[in-house]
Amino acid sequence: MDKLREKLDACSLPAALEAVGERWSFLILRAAFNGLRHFEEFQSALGIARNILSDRLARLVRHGIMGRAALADDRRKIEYRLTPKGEALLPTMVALRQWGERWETGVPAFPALVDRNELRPIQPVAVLAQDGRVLQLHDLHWALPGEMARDAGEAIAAE
Amino acid sequence: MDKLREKLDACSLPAALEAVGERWSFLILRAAFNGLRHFEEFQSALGIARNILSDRLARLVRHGIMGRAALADDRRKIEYRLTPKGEALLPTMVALRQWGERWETGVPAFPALVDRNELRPIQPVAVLAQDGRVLQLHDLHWALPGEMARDAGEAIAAE
DNA sequence: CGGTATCCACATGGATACTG
DNA sequence: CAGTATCCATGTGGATACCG
Repeated sequence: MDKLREKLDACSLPAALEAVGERWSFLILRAAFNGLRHFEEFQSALGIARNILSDRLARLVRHGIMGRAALADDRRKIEYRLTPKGEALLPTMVALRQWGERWETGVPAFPALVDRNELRPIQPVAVLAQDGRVLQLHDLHWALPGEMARDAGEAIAAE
Repeated sequence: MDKLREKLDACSLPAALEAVGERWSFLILRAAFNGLRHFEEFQSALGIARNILSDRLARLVRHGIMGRAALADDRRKIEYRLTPKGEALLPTMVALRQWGERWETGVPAFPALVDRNELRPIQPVAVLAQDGRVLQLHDLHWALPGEMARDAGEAIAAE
């Protein structure tokens, strides 16, 4: 039980949740992934209250997930865009969307996500071993520094 | 802009968020992935108020993400366990954790997630094309039913 | 256009006590 | 052990008006 507690505390999930673990933040993010960039676009697309939208956008900017910039031609126009850190949430967003399609709505939603080059569906997002095997929960192990295989763990063990 | 609106509405993310898009639900889920199963375990591990915990557990059970069962030997002992639907959130959880490690805490957290067989680190969760290429946001396209490549789209086009 | 300011309703969270 | 009941403080969300 001590060990469990230890595992929980060390996990970085709470840090991630502080940034995006809130309903509106997540929906704004999804809208951003879909290409929305302006305050009014978010507001009308999501139907969110303006004060809340303002607050959430500011929070996302503070966390470095979205960037804020005035357009060159019209200074009053502000653009919110995903930063690299924000774009790095793509696997999370896609995984959650796929889960929703599979287990909540039950059907693949359209528009579907496809590889732009091939116009073919992407793979389901999965947890993969180094050799490419798909791993389930029971295939995973929570390893302390000493427990890991040599080639992978030595950089850390050296600390 | 109409097209954007359309894209947003069809996405299954909101359905997924209704189930797990809330701070405590997510943390309870994480604890469940770490092996916690009893009310008191969750309560003391997370420091959550009992009434809120009660509410969130009930919600997760209603959504079919966790199952609830009395132990055979002691009927007063209740076990909450992840259902298959709940376990299917693994890629989402791992993706978010990895994101947090990379962009929030900056360091790989311990205990680390490893492949149980090899004791080697898992791969970063990514969005993959059919041929295995890692896809970024700009590699993706939101495809309407007609737009997809033959072998993939014909079942749907037949509707 | 992109916000603040204000007000109000309600949800959420924490603490604590009690129960089967 | 696994809750429910109660109370209270604060947070969140919606509506609306206003502003540079």
